[in-house]
Amino acid sequence: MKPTLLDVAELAKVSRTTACRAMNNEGRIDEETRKRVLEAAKSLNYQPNRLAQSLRVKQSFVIGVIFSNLFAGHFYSEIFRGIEEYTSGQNYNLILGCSDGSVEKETELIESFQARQVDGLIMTPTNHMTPEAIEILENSKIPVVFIDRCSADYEHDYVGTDNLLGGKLAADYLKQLGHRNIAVCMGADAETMSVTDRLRGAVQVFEKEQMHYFTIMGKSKARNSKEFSYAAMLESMDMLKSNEATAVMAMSDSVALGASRALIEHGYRIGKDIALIGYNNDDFCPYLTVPLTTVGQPKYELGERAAELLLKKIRDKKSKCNTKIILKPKLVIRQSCGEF
Amino acid sequence: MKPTLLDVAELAKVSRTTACRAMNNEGRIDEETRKRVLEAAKSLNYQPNRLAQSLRVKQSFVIGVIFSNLFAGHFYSEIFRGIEEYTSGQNYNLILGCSDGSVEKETELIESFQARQVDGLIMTPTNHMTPEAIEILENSKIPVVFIDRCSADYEHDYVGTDNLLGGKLAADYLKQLGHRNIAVCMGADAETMSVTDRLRGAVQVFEKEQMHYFTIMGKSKARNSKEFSYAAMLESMDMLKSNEATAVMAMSDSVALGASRALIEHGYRIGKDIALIGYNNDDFCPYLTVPLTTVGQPKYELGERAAELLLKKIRDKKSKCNTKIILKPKLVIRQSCGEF
DNA sequence: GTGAAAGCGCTAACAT
DNA sequence: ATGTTAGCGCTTTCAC
Repeated sequence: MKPTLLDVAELAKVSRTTACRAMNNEGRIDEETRKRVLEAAKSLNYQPNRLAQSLRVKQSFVIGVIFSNLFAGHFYSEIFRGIEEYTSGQNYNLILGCSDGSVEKETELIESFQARQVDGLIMTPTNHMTPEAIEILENSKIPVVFIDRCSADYEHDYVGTDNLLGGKLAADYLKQLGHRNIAVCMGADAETMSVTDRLRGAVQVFEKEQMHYFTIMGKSKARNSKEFSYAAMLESMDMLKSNEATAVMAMSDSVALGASRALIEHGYRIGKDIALIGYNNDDFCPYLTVPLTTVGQPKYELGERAAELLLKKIRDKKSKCNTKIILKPKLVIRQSCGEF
Repeated sequence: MKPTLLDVAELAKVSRTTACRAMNNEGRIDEETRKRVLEAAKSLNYQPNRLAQSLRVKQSFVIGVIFSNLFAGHFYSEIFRGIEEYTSGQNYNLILGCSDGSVEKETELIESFQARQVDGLIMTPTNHMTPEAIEILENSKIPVVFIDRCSADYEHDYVGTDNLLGGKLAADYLKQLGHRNIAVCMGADAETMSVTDRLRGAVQVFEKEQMHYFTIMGKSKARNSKEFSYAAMLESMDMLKSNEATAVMAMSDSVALGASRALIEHGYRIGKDIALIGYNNDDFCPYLTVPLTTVGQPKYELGERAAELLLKKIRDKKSKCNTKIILKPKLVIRQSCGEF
């Protein structure tokens, strides 16, 4: 049986309380006894039971992370790293779940994490959180920070990048290059707030500059966005030609990669016969045969900032609940839109 | 304040015990009262405190997952998905940490997870787990399953793929294609057991078939294997020429991608001037300009099987501790070694 | 079928 | 500076 604090106390010939104080470096305690307790603990290989601790102090030092999708490039891995490195230094652990885009699973996870008394929650909500799910969140009074996406009609804290600006950046760049006919290629997550914002941003530019554009939206049930956009682009080849599109703007780098494959198979040379721009600046971009021009997001920082904000909220509960941290995307020019 | 079981009991005019029985669908209880309790619970929005439960029953229904690296392509994401989907159906939650290759962090995580009373642990150990870390694991008596990699000298359960075979598969294929001079390109994780096994497998073939080979091993401190192998390959261009290598065998798809970029910049056409084979069958492989031939691993299944094995161990503690589940890799032929 | 009481391992008021 | 006692929210004998 694992040794408990009482075992330590007995070995050190003190009371539980004193042992407890020694373990937690509390004030009023004799240096001598403190050492004795620590030694006893060590010799017994004592390890405090965090469950009991958490129960008692009503603080678990666990934070829940819910992603809606684990495939999406390195995007979530990087965000997770940001969260992990920030929080682990402060003695927190992370409990992770993936809703896989399902509202039911999302709700289950929220409830399950709540039941485990997480101190806070960082999540990318599914496109359409049900009012029910939102109510659960609000009732629970658990601090929540949304990341990357957020739920439209609900007061919340949020960390993300300026997707509207990102869309504009991409569109502007295409405009500068003289493109007038743009194919916008969507991924399976087209309804996501971050994606619709990108599109809105781009469209603002298109309209202002009187550029033509049309969207390519697959309908396959592909399991990842590369496959999805590959199929979509393949189906849209005629459309591309009849519209005389000279550039394709993809809503993510994965989408760009899938689309590029279809383009290549149809004889297009990326960066020469057609321009291609992605989004996210995934790891693979610089290494493609023709390195992908894209709009970069500070993924790691996104996670870090979300963690920082959440911990702040946890510390002073009263902090008002409507902070938005919006980081800036930036254009990363490589060769896929031609060289200049 | 959150309602407790006692609140529910009072509202339903029964004792805590009865309320507890009702919530847990236990036997000896009147159907009437059961319903009454359930209603009371619902009206109070009662949610059992899993911390208290776990403390009492000495089972947390949490399992710890420790990866050594979160960048490595989709490899770990897929594994995680496998674990997550298998365990979440059984009411488990996952607490995830990343050792980032550091033995200290790994040890910290193990201890931290232990303190949280995880029911079991799934981990990819760092290359060189210290005896200390191993001792901690053994003392704790927590069921552990290693995944992908394993620690050499220590009895354990393990789920992985047959990397020796994988290496052979790749080498054999190259041989069949008539290649006699192979450049083997290593990533930053060259000392990893899974990678050394791949190399050993390949070398067995090389020697048997009297093929020549040499290794390319970068020395940069790059943050990902694409960057790492890109730099390495760039530095090794002369070597490649003087050895008249006609094929490069990369220890992972990321490494292949980085290497391919260097090759392309030096005028090589992948699949024509030089053959390139990767490992893992990452998502991006089919979509590259010249789709990458590679050795595929069943990543999702790896996670699933590990979870399955761990839960089995948790259930019957006495099950002997030396199960090895070795899945088979398979060659995935695309175009990067030429077409036939 | 139901309840009283004890206790999981820890911490914190309150005494001394 | 140390100890006594109560209690976090739950489950589980054991008695009725």
